[in-house]
Amino acid sequence: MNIFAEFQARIGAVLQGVVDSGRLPAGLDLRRFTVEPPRDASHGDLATNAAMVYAKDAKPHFANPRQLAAEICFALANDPDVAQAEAAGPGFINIRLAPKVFVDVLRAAIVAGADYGRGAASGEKVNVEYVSANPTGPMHVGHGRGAVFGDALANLLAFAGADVSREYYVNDAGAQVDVLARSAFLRYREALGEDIGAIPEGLYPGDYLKPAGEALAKQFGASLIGKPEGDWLEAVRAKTIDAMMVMIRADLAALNVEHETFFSERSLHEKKNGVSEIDRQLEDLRARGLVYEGRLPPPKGQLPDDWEDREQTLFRSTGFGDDVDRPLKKSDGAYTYFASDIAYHKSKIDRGFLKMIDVWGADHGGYVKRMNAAVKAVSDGKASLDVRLCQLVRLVRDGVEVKMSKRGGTFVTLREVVDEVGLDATRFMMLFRKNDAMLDFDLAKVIEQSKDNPVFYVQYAHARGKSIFRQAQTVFAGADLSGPALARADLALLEDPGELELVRLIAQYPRQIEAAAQAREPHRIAFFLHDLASAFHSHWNRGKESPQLRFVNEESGDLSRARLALVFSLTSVLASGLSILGVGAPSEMR
RNA sequence: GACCCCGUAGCUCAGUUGGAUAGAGCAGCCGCCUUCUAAGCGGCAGGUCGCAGGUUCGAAUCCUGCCGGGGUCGCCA
Repeated sequence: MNIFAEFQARIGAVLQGVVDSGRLPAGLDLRRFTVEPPRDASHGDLATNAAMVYAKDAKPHFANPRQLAAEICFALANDPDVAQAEAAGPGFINIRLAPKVFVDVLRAAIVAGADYGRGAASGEKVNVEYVSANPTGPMHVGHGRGAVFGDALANLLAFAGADVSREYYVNDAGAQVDVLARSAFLRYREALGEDIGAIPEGLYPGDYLKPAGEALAKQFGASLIGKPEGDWLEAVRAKTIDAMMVMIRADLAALNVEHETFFSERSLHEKKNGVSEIDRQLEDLRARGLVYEGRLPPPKGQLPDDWEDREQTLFRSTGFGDDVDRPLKKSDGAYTYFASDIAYHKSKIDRGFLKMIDVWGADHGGYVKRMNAAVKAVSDGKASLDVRLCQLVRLVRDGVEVKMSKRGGTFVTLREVVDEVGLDATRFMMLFRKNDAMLDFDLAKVIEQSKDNPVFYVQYAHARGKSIFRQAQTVFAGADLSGPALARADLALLEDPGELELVRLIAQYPRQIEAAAQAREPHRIAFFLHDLASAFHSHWNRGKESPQLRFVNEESGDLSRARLALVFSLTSVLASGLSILGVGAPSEMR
């Protein structure tokens, strides 16, 4: 039950009535106004700007917004759920709801339990692609942010009602993975007892390839030694990529991140009857005049020293909002990454995803326009792509940046961070920030078990709720404190302003879910939970000064039941929100 | 030179898709442990929302131009 959506509909009906009476023109979009919690709680429970939005259209019949507001208020006064409706300020309508409404909301929340706030299944298929880190080494903290963001976003959209599919694009084609194979081959020779000395420039030096080398030695023995690269590259590459993906998937699992689909870039390059999927898609575009041979103007500013003006295969992305046309083939004749990415997104469309979300690092920002252009071209504008960029993460310890260098051996992997600070802290901190803002990740602060740390603040609120139930169970031994039992409590007994504030926040949860999902901003959930936790801690502390406000009241079983119902729902919302973020909701924290 | 993000309290950041007197947390100052967990709570103080225009009933939010910080700019992915 979403009271904001409910009243949006009711006020829409009132406006329709005004239209029917001829005092508003027909054909207006009657959903353009908003119904929100007012910024100032003293204004009531709901506020709408409807009168101001339609004031212009109402001109001859209503001189100003306040007159239209008065008309709407008059109609709303007949609504039994409305205790008071009045025009205020420039034309806002402030609505105070009948206490019964909140009783109903709370009861509905308790009955729904973990499903409270869940959106109706829309059946809309959404593909969320995230992480997609190269299988050439361990992930760093920046990958972690994308992983956590993408995962939480997927959870959020699914909870809001979408049919979500989580996908990882494995970049197992191109020059990088050949370098990987050569690096692994060196480790293979090492595993067979050879002294390989320093790793040559241009190869991956990390120790993480040693196990891969050993695995190769185990499988192939000495049979590859001395053979030309052409004989072993393919096999070594495949084996090593597999090893890297096992490692990456383990790191993701440690972060509680999972994908349903791992899509291989190489599969797009593989020829069937002499034709690859990329060939097919590009020929398709060529037939429509969107792929052509031509020259590109050199980039403005400083010219790359190896710039050569040459004719190349280009995609006409300028026809779809990009700044320049984009190359599809490298100078060696191989396809560019963009070319395979076109075929990849086409594959998503062919698999039925007309809504696609890609989560990328901010360093790929310059790539967004061309990808959007490609999706438009390849789907005839029927599919949509929304690229969410995650800004860089600066790893910090006690306020000092942790300088990272692969060579210097001071490279900090994602796994090391998760092992050090834990999965809950890692996830929450990365989600407690807008995705497009830079993030300082302070290794010291996130484990500091203090008020400085929002993770513990929110988790503790949940634990505190559970703790209250443990206490209640000893005071009212044998009482039925289950959800269904509490839903039958006399909730009208909740009268204290602190309690009502908590109910109001609980009532906002469905709206928060909807808004966060629509904006595709999981951080809103993190901030909402923080607010909810704050209100809860605050009210709990009032029980210090005023023992009669404590949730467990030995004098009155009825009052206690009502308050426990509130705590039940509150705890449930905290657990629900935390599970969307992929963060644990502990029952106690001692 | 072009494009994309960011600029809000001393610091770190929110700001309900254009609403009412711009909010939290740290840091500072003043209070609160006989409690269902002090990993907490209450209070005080702190602001030309980078600058200048524009759009309208109304702008931190939208548009334009500057200033400052970051990122990117065929042949990496």
